[in-house]
Amino acid sequence: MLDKTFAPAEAEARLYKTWEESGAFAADPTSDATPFTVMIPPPNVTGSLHMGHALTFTVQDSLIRYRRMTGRDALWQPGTDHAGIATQMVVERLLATEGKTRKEMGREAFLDRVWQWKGESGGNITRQLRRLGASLDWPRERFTMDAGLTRAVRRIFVMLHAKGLIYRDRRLVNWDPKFQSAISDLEVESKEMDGSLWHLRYPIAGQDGRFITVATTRPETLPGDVAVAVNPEDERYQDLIGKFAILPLVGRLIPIVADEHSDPTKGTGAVKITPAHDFNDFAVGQRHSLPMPSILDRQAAFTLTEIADELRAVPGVAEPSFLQALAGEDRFKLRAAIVAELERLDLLDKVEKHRNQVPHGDRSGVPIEPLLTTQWFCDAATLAKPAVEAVEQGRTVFVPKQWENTFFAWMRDIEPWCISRQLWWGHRIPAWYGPDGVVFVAEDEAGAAAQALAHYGEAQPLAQDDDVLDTWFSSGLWPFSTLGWPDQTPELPRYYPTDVLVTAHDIIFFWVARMMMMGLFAMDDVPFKTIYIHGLVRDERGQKMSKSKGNVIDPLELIDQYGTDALRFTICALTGPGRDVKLGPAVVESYRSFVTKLWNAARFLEMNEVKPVADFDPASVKLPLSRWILDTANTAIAEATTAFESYRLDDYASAGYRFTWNSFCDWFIEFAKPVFAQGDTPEAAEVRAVAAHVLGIILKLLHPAMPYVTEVLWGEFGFGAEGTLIKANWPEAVAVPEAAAARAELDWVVGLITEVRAVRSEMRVAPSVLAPILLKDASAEELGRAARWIDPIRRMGRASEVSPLAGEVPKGSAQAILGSVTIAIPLADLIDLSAERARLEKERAKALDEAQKVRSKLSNESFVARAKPEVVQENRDRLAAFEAEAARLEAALIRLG
RNA sequence: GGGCGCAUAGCUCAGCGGUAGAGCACCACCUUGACACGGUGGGGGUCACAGGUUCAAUCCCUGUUGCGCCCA
Repeated sequence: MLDKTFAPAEAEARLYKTWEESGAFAADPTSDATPFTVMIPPPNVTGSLHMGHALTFTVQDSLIRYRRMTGRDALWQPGTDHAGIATQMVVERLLATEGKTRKEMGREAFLDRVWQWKGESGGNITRQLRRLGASLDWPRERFTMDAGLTRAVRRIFVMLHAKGLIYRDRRLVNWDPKFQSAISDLEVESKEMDGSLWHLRYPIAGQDGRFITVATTRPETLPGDVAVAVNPEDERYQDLIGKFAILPLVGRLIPIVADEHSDPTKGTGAVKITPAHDFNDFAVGQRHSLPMPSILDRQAAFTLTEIADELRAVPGVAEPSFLQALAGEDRFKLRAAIVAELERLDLLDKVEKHRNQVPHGDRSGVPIEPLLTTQWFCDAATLAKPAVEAVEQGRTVFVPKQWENTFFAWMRDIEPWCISRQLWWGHRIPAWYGPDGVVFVAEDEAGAAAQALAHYGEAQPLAQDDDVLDTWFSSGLWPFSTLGWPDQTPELPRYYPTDVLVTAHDIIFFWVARMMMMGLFAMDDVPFKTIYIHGLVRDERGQKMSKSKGNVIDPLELIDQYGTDALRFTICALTGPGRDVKLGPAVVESYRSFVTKLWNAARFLEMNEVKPVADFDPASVKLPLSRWILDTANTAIAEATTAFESYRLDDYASAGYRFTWNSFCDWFIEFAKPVFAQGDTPEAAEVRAVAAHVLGIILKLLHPAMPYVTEVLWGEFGFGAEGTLIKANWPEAVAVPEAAAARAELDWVVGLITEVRAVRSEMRVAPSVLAPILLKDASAEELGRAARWIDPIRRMGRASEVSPLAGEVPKGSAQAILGSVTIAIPLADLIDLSAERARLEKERAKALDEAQKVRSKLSNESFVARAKPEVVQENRDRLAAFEAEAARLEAALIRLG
């Protein structure tokens, strides 16, 4: 016997274990079934489950469970990525509490410590995914730092290098002074800040008393200036182009150059050029073959190393000792000191308030410093071409399609990808340097040594590159490295290309772009056929969830409170295409009601001895009720299936919800109650068998979204052992004999009950008062229906009797119109005649109003001539129906007196 | 500045060339044989604005306004 209420916590723990231990989540490479593969976009190993994860993994799990039920060999590949910077940060913070630092420990000891941490805490998110009910193939779990995946990384690196698609270069990179590492463009976020625009006066060489005033937001980079640029069209500065300015504080002469980069409408129209510390200036420097001295070091502190020889004393403009004294100062102190000194020298013209975009490291939170360093780069532009083509040709399809524009925009304009990171935790770059700096790229040291031997003619000591690769480099290989590549495993051709990647649009540049490039390069085929982009999670008010706003909702708390099924169903119901998901406890609570509703319906059926009938054949049922609910179930199956096929989880959820609640519970069960009460009649036996069959369909339909409660009921009713619903077949529609007739009959009965209820409710007749229902002008067929459904009509329509009305409608009856039938409910002493009159008049007005609308449409000659004939006919029918209804209401009013 | 998206009931959102929908919230009634996490009924909308196409526009097109996001 089912408990009074469903207890999610207990069921969830038990069932997940059952599924996992029975191998229900496992893919089977040896099966004949068509594979269906979803690669989990691996969460950071440092991560813990947040609502965004809950959303994306619920979607993925629902898709996987659906496909598994349709008979596909489903592989949902789990794992985590090693999250270079994030993990190194976590462990360094841990070390700090012990009073240790990474540098003291040394690289090897530190890495041992990271692995130790990973062993202890790295499984956090994968444990939490289990609580979501995620049916991942756990024995296949991978980690981007696994030996196999590491081998894949090295192999790809060597392959790309051999083709010239990986190379070393000295370029400006986004440098994070806190981590002291390069980071990618995507890890930089612009923040609008209150800053200043300093107007600095640079003396013109040889023209005493003349200055050119440059406007800058970064006065501290002045020692690295190599030119002043003005727009070639700017008339104010024509005579200065080609002349030299004296760089204040430094004393060096710098040319005044003409360059489009300078915008005459901004500031003074003259800008200082510091190629080593600004991306735009770098480009100007290249165009004009300017030197590129760096004046900030890796900690973003002032260094004179590259400009020491150029300091010159110029009276009133530059005094070498000033800058020399500032060596080692950080960039913020440097700025203050330089501005103060310029002011003292009367070289500061003015300071304006200025809002500007300042790049910040998204993890460190500190301003990024463009820095000129030698790094490893990947030729993303070349790799992006086949990826763009694949999407253009439809070999990979975005759902919804519009996201391909975002993808194209990024991929067609992609910059060289800086793949080296000055970290310790990650895949160390497989490059070794000889004593003279010659580089040997190989999968291992032995390979490099062999190359070195060939190059030098004798053994030479080699030193491996200290840097590691960007985490995304290894994540980009995930769709094939997890399947064993570069080994030719049975899994590789079977599960690659994968079927669908599920993610949010903010990851298109990361996941999608990287995996497409790497997949096409290594496998010569796309990594996924479909990319399903869902919305982002927001709070109930539509705000982005963030720790600083304090509006973060912990999915595990929602699960504790309402159960996993309620959370999952809510997510499915709200995940429309191209819409963000606004989620809070209230909406989860309301969908928990649905879980409870299903539970209670099942409990009622159980109490009425409904159980699955082994050889039940839906095509053999005789009763209209049976035929009707089976037919309605067919529709629900079709809707749910179509919704899944088009990634419309909201439609899927609503189809399941409506069928279960509004068809099965609201009408079928209510109609079945009197039948059940008959005891052991053949009719009761049929309705019980049908009830069980349809409950089975419901459990199957809802299982992808609500795996636990459906699985419990599946077991309780004996559809199969508990834990086997996950492997059950997705329901299919079966032909129902004479479905149309059953639909017509049930629709009529439902209509009758609804009309009666509405009239009684509006007339404020208490449900405890039973009254006769009299049918005027009913056909023989309709009277037959009324007779067959007498019990439910009595029960649900609070009727003492239902009978045909031969003569006049009794005085004081409430009346309603159902098609050609006038329903009369004699309530002489109970109703307020004026209220009844008002009600009927309102109804009549509504009918007349509708009729008039249709009539005017039909009187439009162009409409009749040009509209589709069936539309015209439809409107003629509607007009007739409204007119008839109005006439019957009119008659009812007259009878009322 | 460029691009994308959104604007429909109090709220959250479906929808779609011809009849405007759901859930929640609201109001009224109801402990009717599972379910008050329930049942029944009800109120509530110039479908942002202005043009255009069409026999017909909430839907298609153009523009405007407002909001959101991404990129520079």
